[in-house]
Amino acid sequence: MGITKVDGFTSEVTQMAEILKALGHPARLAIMEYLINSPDCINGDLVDHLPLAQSTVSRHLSELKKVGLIKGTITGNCISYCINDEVWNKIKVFFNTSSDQITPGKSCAC
Amino acid sequence: MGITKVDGFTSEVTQMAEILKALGHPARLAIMEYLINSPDCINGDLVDHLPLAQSTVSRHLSELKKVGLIKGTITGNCISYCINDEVWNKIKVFFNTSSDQITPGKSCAC
DNA sequence: TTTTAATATCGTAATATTGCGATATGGGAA
DNA sequence: TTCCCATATCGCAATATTACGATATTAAAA
Repeated sequence: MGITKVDGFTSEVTQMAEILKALGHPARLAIMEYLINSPDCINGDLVDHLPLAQSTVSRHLSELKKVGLIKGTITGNCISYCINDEVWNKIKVFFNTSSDQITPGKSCAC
Repeated sequence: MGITKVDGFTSEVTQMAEILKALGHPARLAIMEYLINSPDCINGDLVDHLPLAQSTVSRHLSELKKVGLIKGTITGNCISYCINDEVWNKIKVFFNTSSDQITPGKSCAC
């Protein structure tokens, strides 16, 4: 079908899945890494750094923006994108607290 | 096209993106949470806990197994699935080290 | 105003994903 | 062996994703 069932899952799970899905693409993950490592937020050269056409990069950017992973402001005819720390931390917390729940020794020896 | 470009990205990014993509689905994320919280690894009742048909759950499980997020052993005619701590920690490390690189104050005020 | 540069959106074709029923598989029980 | 039971796989239909070129948008520059 291609349609993802959503009802029956908690909204927390659904929301986190959406965020992780957005990150689950080489280009988008590379964009995030680039934004993290770039000294400033100007990202006009993102297209040069990715093996993709400008329109494709723009589409990936809007997908990241849609789930709140990045924020952008228009300054002149350039766009400054930057990481949304709030959402990024949310992911961090999600994995850290989940990991804590893996009681050592309870994992089976498969 | 539907085909994801891979060449031009580091294998690290590509691999991590595959893992995150696997997690980027409500059912699969719910499966992971269930496996983390379940006292033991027997998961025959996973189907009862998810609003999906048995065949669909099985498909999601194999997808998680494909990227190494879970491991499974056959004991009799039951299957025990459990989290692969190694891969799970890899994700944890990825986000924690990435976050460290976000120098406070450098994030722009968008 | 016209041009230019940067980014966004549209239209499309190709491929991937999702979900389910039906069926296969494989081991234990009768 | 034959019958269950749990899980995996297949086949299909519907939808989603991806990538790109072409085009639109928007604001600064000339």
